[in-house]
Amino acid sequence: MKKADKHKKILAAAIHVFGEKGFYNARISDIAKEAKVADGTIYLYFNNKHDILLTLFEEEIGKLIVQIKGAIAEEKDPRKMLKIFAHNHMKLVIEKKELAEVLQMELRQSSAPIKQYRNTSFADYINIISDIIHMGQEIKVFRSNLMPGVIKRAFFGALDEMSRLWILAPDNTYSMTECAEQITNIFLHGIVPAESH
Amino acid sequence: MKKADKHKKILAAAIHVFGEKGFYNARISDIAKEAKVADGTIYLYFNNKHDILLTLFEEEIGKLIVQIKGAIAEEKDPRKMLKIFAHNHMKLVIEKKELAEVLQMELRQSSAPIKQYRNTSFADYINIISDIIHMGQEIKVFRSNLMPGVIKRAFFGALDEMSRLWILAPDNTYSMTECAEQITNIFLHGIVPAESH
Amino acid sequence: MKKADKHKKILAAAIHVFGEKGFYNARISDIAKEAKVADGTIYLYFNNKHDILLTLFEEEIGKLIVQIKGAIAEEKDPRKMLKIFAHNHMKLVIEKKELAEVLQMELRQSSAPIKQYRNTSFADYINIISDIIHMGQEIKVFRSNLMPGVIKRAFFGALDEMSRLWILAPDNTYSMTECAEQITNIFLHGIVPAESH
Amino acid sequence: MKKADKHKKILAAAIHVFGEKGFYNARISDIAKEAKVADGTIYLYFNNKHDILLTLFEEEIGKLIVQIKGAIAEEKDPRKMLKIFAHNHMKLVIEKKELAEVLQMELRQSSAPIKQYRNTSFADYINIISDIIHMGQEIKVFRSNLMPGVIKRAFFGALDEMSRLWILAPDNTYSMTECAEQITNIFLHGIVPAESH
DNA sequence: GATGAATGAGACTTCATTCAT
DNA sequence: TATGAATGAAGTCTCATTCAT
Repeated sequence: MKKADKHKKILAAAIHVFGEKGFYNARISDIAKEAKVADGTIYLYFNNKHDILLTLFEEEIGKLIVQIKGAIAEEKDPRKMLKIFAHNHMKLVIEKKELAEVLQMELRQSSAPIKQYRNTSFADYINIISDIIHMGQEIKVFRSNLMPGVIKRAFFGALDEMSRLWILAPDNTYSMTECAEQITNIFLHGIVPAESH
Repeated sequence: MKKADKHKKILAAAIHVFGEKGFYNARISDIAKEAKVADGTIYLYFNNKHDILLTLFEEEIGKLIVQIKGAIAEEKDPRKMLKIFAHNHMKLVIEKKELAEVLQMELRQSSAPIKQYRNTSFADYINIISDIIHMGQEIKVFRSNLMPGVIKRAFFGALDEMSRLWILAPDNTYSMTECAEQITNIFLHGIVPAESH
Repeated sequence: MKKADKHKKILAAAIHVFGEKGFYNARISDIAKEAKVADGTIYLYFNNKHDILLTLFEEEIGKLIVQIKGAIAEEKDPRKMLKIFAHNHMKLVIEKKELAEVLQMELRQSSAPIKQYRNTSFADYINIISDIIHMGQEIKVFRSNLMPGVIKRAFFGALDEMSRLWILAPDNTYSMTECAEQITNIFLHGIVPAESH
Repeated sequence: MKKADKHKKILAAAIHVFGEKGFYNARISDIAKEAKVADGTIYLYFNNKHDILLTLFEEEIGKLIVQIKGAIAEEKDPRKMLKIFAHNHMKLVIEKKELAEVLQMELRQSSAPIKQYRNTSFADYINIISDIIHMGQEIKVFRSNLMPGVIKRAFFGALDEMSRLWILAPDNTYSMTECAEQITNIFLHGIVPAESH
């Protein structure tokens, strides 16, 4: 097995274990068992337990950004881009449930390295939204009196909270696709009927 | 000092310490020092470390619910109620920054008792939103083709994500009041200009 | 309530609690609750936890010695005295089950103060047996080629082991009286010279 | 060093420390130091402090039973078997003084697991005596009007009490061999029918 | 590189004892 | 004298990390 493979294998195991138990309740030996390596082997690939989490954030979120940018690239209409973002986000949550779980849990922690992390790589992901908003405001399909910095967080927060529900109880009645649809719809048009504007 | 006072004092210290370091990085001795009691004293008022967190949730969220319901009670228009909720939530975050920090961090954890907790007491808080939505749909000021269960989460998620930003960096440029305003505005009317509907 | 009464009450409670849980598993607060006094009150009557145990040994064994000497006093025949001792010992075990339990458990401990104790006050109790043996050897009703120091321990050990069984399971089939009888019988017809058979 | 060796080493250290201080006064760190391992290492071999004691009982008493049965096996005369048992018991006490000390102390404790233990494995050891008595009663060398269940305890109790003396003060004047001799003598000439004298 | 037994710092928690009331 | 809340020393046990094989 190549070095990169074992690195991947350990990271995959970490996603599984962190997702299930949370970072602090996860044991290095849990990850080692899941990855089918010895405890000590993990330290040949990572500096320490925190490093596994950080690496996991870095590498996996990087992939997400690449993927979602690719999905949006072909589209020109910011309204549709927003819809694509929402659907893509939900799809990611479903396909990478365990990773989503880890991100939801650990990105909220306030330990110094994580705080810093939220301000860099993770921000890139959310900034995709504000880029879309900017674009929409320039071509006047979005109102210009709303701040992109607020909208991006509101939009992401809405999707994130919705996906948390699904992660906690994946058997819920609202399909994630329908959720993405409704949330985009709400953000685009509001909940007050158009005629009453 | 009365017994109830020491209970409060320890809980206040716990909010401070948990908020600063997170549950798992907080030491009982940190809380004790903050509360200016001996380590052992904490165990006269709480069964164990987890119990402090649970009690904290139980007692503090209860208060929030009471407060926010009071704030909304006088209002009849669901649109205004939503605005009041948003403003009140932000006000709470500012006034009880440390508590907000703890809630944001720990309610995401996946340990069994917390998961269960999210499904009960905490749900009551969010359900205030869906109640408002229902009301609005009945009197036709809100569109009826949107699911209250989705809206409540989207709305709460938006506020929550916004307040996280403020908690991490309280010196940010967007005032929380302005945020509450914009988020309510987005939810009510959408980001697409009305005339283009 | 007089001072002496509270002293007694605490001691009685200690016998109960030590008997039930053993010295190390007994809590001062258990004894206090049993004695219906505050924890702190105990320290007005005893120096510390160990002191309760020591006092208990001292005072209670003292009583036993007085009682058993009284029971034997009227008798002249060493063979009958031995029988009386056995019966009396068993009676004590039954009547003061909890005290017996404490003595059985704690007199075996090897902590310094207890070791010392076994060599003094408790020895007095057992020495009643060797005194009887001596007497019997002098008037030739007991074989003189057996060492009183061995017999006293063997006899006490036999009774003690038998009573341990009863303490652990008071509902056993052998009555304690019958046991005392048999043990005395065994010892007598062994230590009585063969020619007197 | 093989895994089994370290298990042994820790157990040997535990026997030493428990024998010296008693279970409750023994510290895990004492045992670790004695065994020349780290505190944590002990928990790789045992679940907890109590488990060390239980394992110690289980493994060591098992060995004693095997040994003593072997010693008796060649003999046919129940009277001689009893003598062999007594001598062997005393020899064990001398050779395994520390283990004997632990057994004497801890088997008297009343904690649930130990009580239960006394009723199972330890009972096997004492039952060797009653088996001998039964045998002797069948071939009429022992009186049949004495209950084996009483005799076994009386005999064991006598030996046990005697060995306690030696353990507390190994420099005493009565040699253990002589004690075994006298105790057997006392018991034999009591349980052997008078007419066979 | 890989292993996993060993380490030992450090956490939580208990409870005998004190002392202000 | 009596109380019982408070103390804090000290113990058991966990687990990230190391290192000899």
